[in-house]
Amino acid sequence: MSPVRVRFAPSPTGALHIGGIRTALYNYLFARQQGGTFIVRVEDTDQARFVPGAENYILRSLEWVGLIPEEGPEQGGPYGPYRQSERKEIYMDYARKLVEAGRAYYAFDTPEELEAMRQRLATPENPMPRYDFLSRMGMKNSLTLTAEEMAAMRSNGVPEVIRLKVPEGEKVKITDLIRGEVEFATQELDDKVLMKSDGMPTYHMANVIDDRLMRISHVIRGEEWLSSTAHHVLLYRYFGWEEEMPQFAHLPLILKPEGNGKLSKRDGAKFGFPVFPMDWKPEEGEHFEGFRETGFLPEALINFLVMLGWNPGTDQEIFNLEELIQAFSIGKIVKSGARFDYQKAKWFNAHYIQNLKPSEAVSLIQEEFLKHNRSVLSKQAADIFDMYRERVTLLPEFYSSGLFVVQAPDAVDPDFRSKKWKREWNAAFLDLADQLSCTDPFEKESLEPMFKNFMQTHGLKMGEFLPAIRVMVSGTPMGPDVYLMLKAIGASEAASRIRRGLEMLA
RNA sequence: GCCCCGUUCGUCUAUCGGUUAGGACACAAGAUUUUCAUUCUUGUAAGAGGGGUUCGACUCCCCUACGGGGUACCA
Repeated sequence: MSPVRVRFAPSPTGALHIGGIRTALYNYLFARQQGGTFIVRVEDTDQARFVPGAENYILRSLEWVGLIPEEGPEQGGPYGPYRQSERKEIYMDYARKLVEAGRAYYAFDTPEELEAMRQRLATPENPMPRYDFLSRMGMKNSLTLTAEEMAAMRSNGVPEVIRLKVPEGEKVKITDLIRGEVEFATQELDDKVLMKSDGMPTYHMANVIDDRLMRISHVIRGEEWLSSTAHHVLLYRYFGWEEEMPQFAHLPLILKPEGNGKLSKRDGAKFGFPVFPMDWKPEEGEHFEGFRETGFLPEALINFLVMLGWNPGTDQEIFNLEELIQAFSIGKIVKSGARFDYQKAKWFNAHYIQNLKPSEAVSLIQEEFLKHNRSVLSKQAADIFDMYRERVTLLPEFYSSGLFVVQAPDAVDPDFRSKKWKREWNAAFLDLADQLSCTDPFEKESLEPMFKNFMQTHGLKMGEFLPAIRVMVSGTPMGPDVYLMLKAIGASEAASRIRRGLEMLA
């Protein structure tokens, strides 16, 4: 068996959405598990759709979720370069060999002529005629033109491409690791363009050549490629590589949460959730929010994505990367498309937040505050984590919930003020503030008996007293344990907030 | 239109001919909690339809329906 080498091959035509992340993840897991190599190859053969910054975005996104390639445009490797635009010369040689072998040909049809052919041949039964064995002899190509005619076209600068000469009446069988045997009849296949008129290869050409040259053993990619795999097999065959051709695994697609079709970048805005790993802010065009900025942990995103279309066959749902490497198998990838479920994604995130190490949580919370130009001491961040670890779904909630620790509320809950607060409690609470300011140590153990005593002497119930304290400390009657809240702000601050709160409640 | 792939609770899925069709999210109820949340317990909820094959089909085969992908000098 040749060594396992897999590649993730994104095209820098925009931000990579989570479907791409999932494809990269499955490739990565397979490589790690098999002791193989995970490669990133940038497929930038479309000059017209090239988006500046997209490649960097993709690479940084992979980095954020922890999928670092061993070989790629940034780390190099023995089979580089790993950007197809930098491999441009390679492809034309191979394409010419195919022409010499009679398996491909030059074509000189303009876009207008192609359109005219489709118009001319279209019938109600066949609305999309192809450039294929049926139509190619009526077109301008090296099969129909004389050498003189071709020379004339070349000197006149007529655009020239190389097309694959797909035979008639043959079968192409593919063994897909996920779907099993899939068969295509070659008369259904068109004469795909291999080399474009700008000298760049198409996806099909570059893909086959590079997978071969980079010794790729398994091609794990989205289902949208299944149909064109027949063309790829033909290429391997004509180059004489069919015996050592990589194995294929075509992944099910991620579908919209509701309605029809696959998940698209617009769905994020439409349904109110991210579809990109990180914020995507191109120089022109729309901006999109990412999972990272929404407050997801990369581990949670990975765990959510891996379960969208794969399962271990057991009831276990929570996996870290190491466990996934152990448990993963291509055979357990599901065949049908999976709907994106944002609720489930949030559930995973809440789980990972709860299980954060305190030290990690502290720095994440400090980062959240920094985004609002505020700082919290690590002691304060630790207190915030204690109070909210089980109540937070998205990281930014640590800021909105925990802000009271560093900033006194400037208003009190109006509902509480009008419906629950009794003015006759005023003097008692003022008294409590004085007691509080000289309480030491300022812990639940010392506070609790004192509060019990206070409630008893003033005839207050827990359900009246504790919400009142919470309102004075944080502005709202609901929230975490009051003792933790008080401890987080300290004795003197607690006393002053009660005094201030009483003014606002009056 | 044609080609290819698919179809189990609302959603993600388990089951690889014999199960009370299991788990998770969501939802509902109850318990715990000073409140909210967490946590725990319980509950509602599924094999697209029709034919076969078989002693026996969710599972295998065929047809239909539906969904997805492809049908570009885009990937």
